[in-house]
Amino acid sequence: MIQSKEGQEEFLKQLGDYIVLLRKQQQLKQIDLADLLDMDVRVLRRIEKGETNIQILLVFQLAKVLNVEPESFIKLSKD
Amino acid sequence: MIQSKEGQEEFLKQLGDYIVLLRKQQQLKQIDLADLLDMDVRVLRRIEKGETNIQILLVFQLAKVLNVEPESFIKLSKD
DNA sequence: ACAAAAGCGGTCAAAATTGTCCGCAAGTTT
DNA sequence: AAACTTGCGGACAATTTTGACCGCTTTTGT
Repeated sequence: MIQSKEGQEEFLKQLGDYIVLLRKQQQLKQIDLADLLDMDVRVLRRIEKGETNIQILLVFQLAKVLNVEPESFIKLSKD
Repeated sequence: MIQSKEGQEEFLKQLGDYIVLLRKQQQLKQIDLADLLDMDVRVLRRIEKGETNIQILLVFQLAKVLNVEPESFIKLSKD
């Protein structure tokens, strides 16, 4: 096994929480951010809840729209 | 649009090339790396070719097995 | 030249993410 | 209380990734 499944699920949760934080800092509603990403709001909700193992290109899109470096998402895996 | 589709495809190619480089540095065959990742070798080949938009947890697995920081994969998006 | 090893890719099925419908719950405003 | 806003999630289809079969090319070694 590469890594515990729990640790992986935990990362997705932290990623979701971080996205929520950034979104609120920019005073965006879920629907606003979803529109910026040209994505359905239902998908964004699942990501914010840490329910989906998102694809890497989507990480870049999120970072760009939320005005953070993509690395900042990755660094979440270290606490 | 968030980013050009070409730029995104280009990143996946660079990511694949980087994985090939790291794999060869460690003198691993495709099948060896695939086994370490508990993944079918066909999937690894598609990744090395930049043909798939891999999921983020897989990025962590690759980084761990190849002994690099996950950020090093992300930084590829900046040349 | 021959054999073995390594890489390659078509094809199909399984599993996951993403896209889109719908209505419901909680909180705010008037 | 009623209307409105925001967030939530079930359900299903569409798309993509992942998993596993197969044989074919290229490279390496003898």
